[in-house]
Order: sequence, then structure tokens, then C-alpha cells
Amino acid sequence: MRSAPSGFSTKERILGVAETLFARHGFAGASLRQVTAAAKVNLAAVNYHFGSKESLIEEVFRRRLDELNRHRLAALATVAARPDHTLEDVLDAFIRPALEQSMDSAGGTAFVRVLARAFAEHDERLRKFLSDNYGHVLREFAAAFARLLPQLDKQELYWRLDIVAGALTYAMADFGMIKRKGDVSERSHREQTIQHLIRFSAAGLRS
Amino acid sequence: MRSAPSGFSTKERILGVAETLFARHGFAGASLRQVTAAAKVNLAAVNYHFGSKESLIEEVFRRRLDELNRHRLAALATVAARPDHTLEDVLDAFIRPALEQSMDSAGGTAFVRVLARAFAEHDERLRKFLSDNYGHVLREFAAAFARLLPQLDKQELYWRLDIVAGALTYAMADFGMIKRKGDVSERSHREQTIQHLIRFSAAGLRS
DNA sequence: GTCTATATTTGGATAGAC
DNA sequence: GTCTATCCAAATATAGAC
Repeated sequence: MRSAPSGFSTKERILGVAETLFARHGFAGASLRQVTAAAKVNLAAVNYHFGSKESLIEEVFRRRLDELNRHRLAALATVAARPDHTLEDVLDAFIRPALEQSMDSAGGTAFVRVLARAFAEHDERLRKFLSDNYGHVLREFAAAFARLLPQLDKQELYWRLDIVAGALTYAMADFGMIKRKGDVSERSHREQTIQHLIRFSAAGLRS
Repeated sequence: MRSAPSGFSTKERILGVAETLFARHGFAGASLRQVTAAAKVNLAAVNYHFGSKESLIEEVFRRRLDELNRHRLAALATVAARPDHTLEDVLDAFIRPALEQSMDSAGGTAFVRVLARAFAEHDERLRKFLSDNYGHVLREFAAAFARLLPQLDKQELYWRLDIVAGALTYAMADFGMIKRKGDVSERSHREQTIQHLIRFSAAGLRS
């Protein structure tokens, strides 16, 4: 348990490297050999710790998504408790936790790009896994949006949420790669980005 | 030259099937064996007609992108010639040709999803190919947007265009899968979608 | 838990007959 | 231009020693 030079267990190193390579090359495009080589662990370690490549992929999601969704739901609950909450508040509850995670955790920016991959992926099993385990979060947000946009019928609302979710995913995926000017702190850069995305999304949803 | 039962040449059948399977499983995820089996051609036909998988991928893009970009540039030129043209006009020139192609050509909906894949793909060679061959189109549109949004500095504009392009790509990719109500014609459904996307994008760009 | 070695499958590409 | 057969590399997965 802990042969790792870096202080991380073999399992954690595999997860971290897999996240990076899946973000860069896709799930089919990144091989277990690339992963184990980059993580400096033995090839057999993946199957020992995870059983299969597919399970490794699921673990890459689980590791961050459990926490991210906990934060999103907590933020949504806080917001929804205020009787005068706005569309912008709900969008904030959705966007802020993702960007916070992506900036605070090492490899967090890679994970947001993995999320974008999942969005593009139409693989049946992956979609089912995500829907089974995390679908309820999106449904709660959808319900919150529906209450704030009663003028839109259901079909129109879902169509717009789909665009917004896609746009946000892409924007956040690219966020890590945007170079900020040297004179703004990381914190205020993130805050600016959050405000931009909120205004952008709100404008699209209400238009 | 023409052994195909469907009236399409072997080469065309390969391209059509490849487009569908690349859209569904990604470029790494769809194998040449799957492609040739579905196209009911021999495995060796791919290398005979295209030389390699990579060249096949490029041909899948070229076949539709040449035409699409011709239409986009023509529409942009028409719009830009009018001194009072608006942001909405430029967005129309970008969006309409894509949706027209996706609805008029068989397999066009698949191609829009291939485009979405390319957007998510960070593969060096693919990006270089697309940038080398079609980058000038996006630069022309970017210039047109810049003229209409002089209050935004360059960095901010690119950041927003990136989001809008991502959102539009995703929206158009999903468009083919959205079931329209039975009482609206295909044509008016498309027209409604175009108007939605334009308003949505314009709101985000101006916000 | 980690290693080496290997089984097994799959994928891209070619050779050569027709 | 199309076919069969085959080569070779790469990938996932497992067996078994340590």
C-alpha cells in the first residue's frame, strides 16, 4: 500500500493519469498502456485495482462527480430556500462548484474536459452509468429552472437547457486553457468568468 | 466501378457509413472493420480508396465542409454587403447553411455530429488539418463579429465566440435527434430552430 | 500488491490472385 | 476494383511467481 514515490497510492496515480489522458485523447483513444506508463505503474495494476478499463472510466467520474454534485445540490438548496431567488442564482449554483473544483484540485481542469467528452460521447453504457448515478441532479436543476421560466413549455425549456449545458461544459473545459492577464489574481479571474457565464446563460435562457 | 447494389460507388458508401459511425463512436472508437462491414464492402477497400484511416477521416470532413463553407462564405458576403447588417444577420449566415445541409442531405445530421466530435477532439493532426483547410472561414466570421461588437476587446470577443461556437455545434448536433411535433412541417421546424439559435447566440454575445 | 510473462482479441495495413 | 489471406502491431486481460 504505498509504493508510490509521489506520496499517492498506485490507485490514485492511475486515476489521476487516466483523467488527464482521457481528457486529451478520449476514452477509446487513450490506452491502458499509455496510462500505466505515464503513471509509472505496472500494466497489470489497472485490472488488479479496477477490474477493467470500463470500470476505471467509471471510477474517474465517480471520484470527482460525487463531490461536485454534493456541492451543486447544497448550493441549489440554499438558493431555492430564498423566496426571491433568481435565474442567476440557480445558474450560480450550477456553475460555481464546477469552476471551484477545477481550480482547487490538481487535475480538476482535466476532469472538466472529461465531462465535456462524456457530453459528446453517445456510448450507451457510459450514458446509462451517468444517468443512473447522477441524473437526479440534473433533474433537480431542470425543475428549478422550470419554476423560474414558467412561460416556456416543457419541450422548449429542455431544448434550451440542453444548449446551455453544452455551452457551459465547453466553456468550462476551455477555461483551464485560457491565459489570464498577469495582474488579476486567480480568484478574481474565476469570479469574472463565473459572472460572464451566468450572464451569458441567463440571456440565452430568457431570450 | 459500380458494384454497389444501392447505386452508390464503393467509395461513397464507405464515406457515408464512416460518417455515421464516427459520429456515433468517435474516430478512435469506430474501427475500419466496423465501417467496411456496415458498408458491405471489403476490408481492403478502405486502404485501396483512401490509403489510411487518417485519410478517410479527412475525406469525411472534406466531402461536406467544402460545400458548407462555400455556402457560409457566400451568405456572409451577401450580408456584409448591406451597410446596415446586424449581428443576427451574421449569425444567420453561419447557422442556416449548416442546418440546411443537415436536413437536405442524407447523412447530413450525422456529419454535424462529426463536427461536434472534432470540436471535442484535441488531436493535434486533426486540428491542424481543419485549421489549415478551413481556418480562414472562422477568421472571416470572427472579423465580421468584431466589427459589430466594437465595445468588446479582442480577448473577450474570442472567449465569447468560442462559447457560442461550442454551443451552436452542440445544439445543431442534437437538432437531428429532436422530435418535432407532427403538425409542423420540416421546413418551418428548421426555421424556428434557426431563429431560436440566432436569438440565443445574439443574447449571449451582447450580454 | 506488484511483477513478468503470456494468452487472446482486435485493429490497421498489405500482398497477390482474380 | 475487388477479393482472400495474412502480417504485424497494439490493446485488453489474466496467470502465476514473488
